[in-house]
Amino acid sequence: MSLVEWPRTVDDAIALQERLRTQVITTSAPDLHIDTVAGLDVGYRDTGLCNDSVVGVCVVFDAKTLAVLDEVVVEGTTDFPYIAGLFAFREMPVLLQALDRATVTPDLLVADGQGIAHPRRFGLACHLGVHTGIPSIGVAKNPMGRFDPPGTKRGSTSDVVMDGADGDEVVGRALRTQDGVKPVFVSVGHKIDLDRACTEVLRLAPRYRLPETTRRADTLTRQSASPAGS
DNA sequence: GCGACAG
DNA sequence: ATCTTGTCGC
Repeated sequence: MSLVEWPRTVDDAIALQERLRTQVITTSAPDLHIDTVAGLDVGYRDTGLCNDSVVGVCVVFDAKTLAVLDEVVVEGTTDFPYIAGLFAFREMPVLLQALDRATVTPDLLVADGQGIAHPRRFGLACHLGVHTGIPSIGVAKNPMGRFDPPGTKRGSTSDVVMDGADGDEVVGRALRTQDGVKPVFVSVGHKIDLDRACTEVLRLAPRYRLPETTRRADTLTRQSASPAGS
């Protein structure tokens, strides 16, 4: 595959997000069955600059047993600097390559970052979902909005809100995946509703704070970016 | 002008 | 994201 009209400037990137945000669907299809879930993540060598060497990872899990069905690691480079809000333009290319090489087409994509919990309501998870047509969600370690601490028990949630045209907008949820741990921040990417998104994340995180998808993808990421790879 | 700001 | 060992605690 290839990306059509991929922006090179900040202005073009923002314009593209403004144009694509209208395509996002925040509801689940009646027949949405999630049997396989993919965790996507990117690792870096030299950060901050533009042409950094990166490693894209796609790990596919059996949603029910959490068994790993496939793992793909792709090396590449990025030509976009890290800018909060334009994060997707840095990771999308290599992530799509990794996803393409997977032998199993996942029913759900779990991105390391935000979905619609984004200044223009179009974070990385939305980019991935709209581009592929596959339902997607964003699971971030840090919030992109205001929220009150959720209850202390696993499964507790609280709304994450951001300023919108009509006042406050609920853009995601702070979700406690384990008793007493810092919550993760879940937001819809595409073709799935927030409740379902949280349910899936809880199922993916039976033991640790972060879902197995991001944990495994993260491990593979540095296993190929730090030691003696490339 | 100042502080915030996913990975 | 990344630099990075041992250590405090359940």
